Amino acid sequence: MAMASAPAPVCAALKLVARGRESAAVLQTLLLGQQAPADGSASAAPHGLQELTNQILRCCDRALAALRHSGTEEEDADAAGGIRKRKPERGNGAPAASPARASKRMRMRGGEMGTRVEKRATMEDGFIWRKYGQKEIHGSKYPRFYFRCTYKEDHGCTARRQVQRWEADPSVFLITYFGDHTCCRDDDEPPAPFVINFSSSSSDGKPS
DNA sequence: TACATTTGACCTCT
DNA sequence: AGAGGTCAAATGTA
Repeated sequence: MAMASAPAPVCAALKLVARGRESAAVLQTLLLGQQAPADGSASAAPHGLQELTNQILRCCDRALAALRHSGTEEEDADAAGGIRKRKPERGNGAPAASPARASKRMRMRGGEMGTRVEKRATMEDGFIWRKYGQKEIHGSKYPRFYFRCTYKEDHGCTARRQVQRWEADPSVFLITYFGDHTCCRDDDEPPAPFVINFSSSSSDGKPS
């Protein structure tokens, strides 16, 4: 099967859009810093600006997604329309053994290939994620959201992530990544456009 | 109509 | 047994 590698012009466009997205992310972070001073005083950044940066980020994300898709659409032939089909099983139909269920937790615990935790001002990171679950976490004020790559079905991308609000600063998201994006290995740059290092002095964030 | 999100149930691990 | 992670039907939205 053909690998999902975008043609050169698409890759160039991807890079440019990604760069623009980074800038927007930086801008948003700056606004966030103004909005949430350490002592909790009044915000300095108007909400309109934040929404605007959010929009920019969103647009960039869409553009990235569209570019990626345009670079790899050929291989969707077998999907006959690319419809994500559901399997009517759970109810009372045939058991139809699902082998994929066997080792999920184990991968998380033991054999996870790439896990990293990031703090971000936004959930957006340049990839298109699809939410597949949400869970109240014991001892935590905020629920945890579960996402997987939208292209899991199309490209077999195994990337997943968990997003949870940071209790110390609810405007910041703690994002834990599992697996790697195989849906777009476009170039040498890693798909981590912008990482906010909020832990300036303390030593959290990375379990060293 | 097609796709994403919501949400309760189920499964596995500790 | 409880917590966390995932599935998938139901529902919402463009």
